[in-house]
Amino acid sequence: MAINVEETRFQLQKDRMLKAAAHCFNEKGYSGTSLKDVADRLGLTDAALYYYVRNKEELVYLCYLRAADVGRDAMQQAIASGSSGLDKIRRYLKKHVEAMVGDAGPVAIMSEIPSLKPEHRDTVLALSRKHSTAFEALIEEGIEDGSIAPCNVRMTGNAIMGSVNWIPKWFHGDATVAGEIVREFPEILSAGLARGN
Amino acid sequence: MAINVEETRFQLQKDRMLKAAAHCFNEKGYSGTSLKDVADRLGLTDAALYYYVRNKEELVYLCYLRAADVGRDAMQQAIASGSSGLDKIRRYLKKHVEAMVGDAGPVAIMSEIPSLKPEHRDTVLALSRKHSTAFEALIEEGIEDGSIAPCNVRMTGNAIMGSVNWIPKWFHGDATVAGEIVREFPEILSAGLARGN
DNA sequence: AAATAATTTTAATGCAGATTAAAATAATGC
DNA sequence: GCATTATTTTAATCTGCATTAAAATTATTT
Repeated sequence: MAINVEETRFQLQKDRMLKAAAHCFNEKGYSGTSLKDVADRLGLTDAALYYYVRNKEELVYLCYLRAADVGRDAMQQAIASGSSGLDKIRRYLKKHVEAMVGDAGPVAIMSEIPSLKPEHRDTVLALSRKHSTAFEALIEEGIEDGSIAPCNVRMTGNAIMGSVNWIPKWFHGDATVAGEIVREFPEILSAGLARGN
Repeated sequence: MAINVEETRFQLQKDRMLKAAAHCFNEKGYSGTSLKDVADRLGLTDAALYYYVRNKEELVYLCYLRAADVGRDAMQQAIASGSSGLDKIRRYLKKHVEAMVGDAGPVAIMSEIPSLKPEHRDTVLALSRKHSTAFEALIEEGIEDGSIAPCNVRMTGNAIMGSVNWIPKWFHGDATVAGEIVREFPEILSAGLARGN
């Protein structure tokens, strides 16, 4: 027997559920999304979701964990493969944005972190900070290796990450637009960084 | 009698209420904010809010109208006073960001547009599109007058506006940070636009 | 194919928080 | 100070969902 080449039915369904939930939350807002809305997208009944998740709060939490994963993966790959700080940032942006508008998506916008219960909130915030810190480290690396012009690292990081985080607000699955985002965003967002030589 | 030099008590209270609501929504999320939370910030009881507003949906709606106003004002002033396209964009960014982190704030993040009733939703979406269009027009103007390098106008607009819209997610009223934002953001966000001469 | 386990549904229940009506208090005009 | 109007509170109600428990169905195992 292969060691989970084929994920368990349970995990697969749970994944589908998280994507459906992320889609609903982004599209209809958190309060505007009932469990029935999510269930409908899956051809299930609302009560069925409780087989996969303890409650709505946990559903949101897992959506946010997934969103954090997507960012972390992109970051790791970029760090592993890039050369200069600027190059790593470009690769990271490409990977992250690709994931967000591609098959890993939809990625939930973290609009309701404060509604999470303390333990979950802390976990998500920690992941979130970790990611910001990693990104800022790339900027600093770029400044040191000369690929990036000196700048306010914290603010620059906030600016760029804001753009990325906001994408799900206006991207709604159109494949043409997805292509455009992947092509344009990394360049647009890193254009201001490069050191003018 | 002066013509409303002193706003009516009603209007003033209503304004305070909208700011309190925006604060809560940004801080605690929409679903995490009860009318009691908003009322508490005003030293009132939840029921008192109904003197100013028909229901919670209208409260959100008015917050979003205020947010749209802030953007529109900044845009109008920038268009009136700027020279080149790039200059207007810089002025607009400065004004808008200043307003967001200053006395006009807190400005509500429009996370729950889909929860608005159709009429309100349409109004807000229309204002939102209008603002995006105006911003894109500035980019085009800049490309034509040579102050901005040719680019994908739509995507560039989305990128920059995303950064701005996301600010309330991480800015929580710290005056020092407010100063930093006002000083840095316009420059950071427009750095990638300028035509390299 | 019977038995067991996994998944989903049906049918209630429960409750937080929005909403309302009437009463109480505070402000304003005369 | 009295009457009127504006604002807020108290005290219920109302309700949409989230949630739960038990039954029904579907899949798996032996």
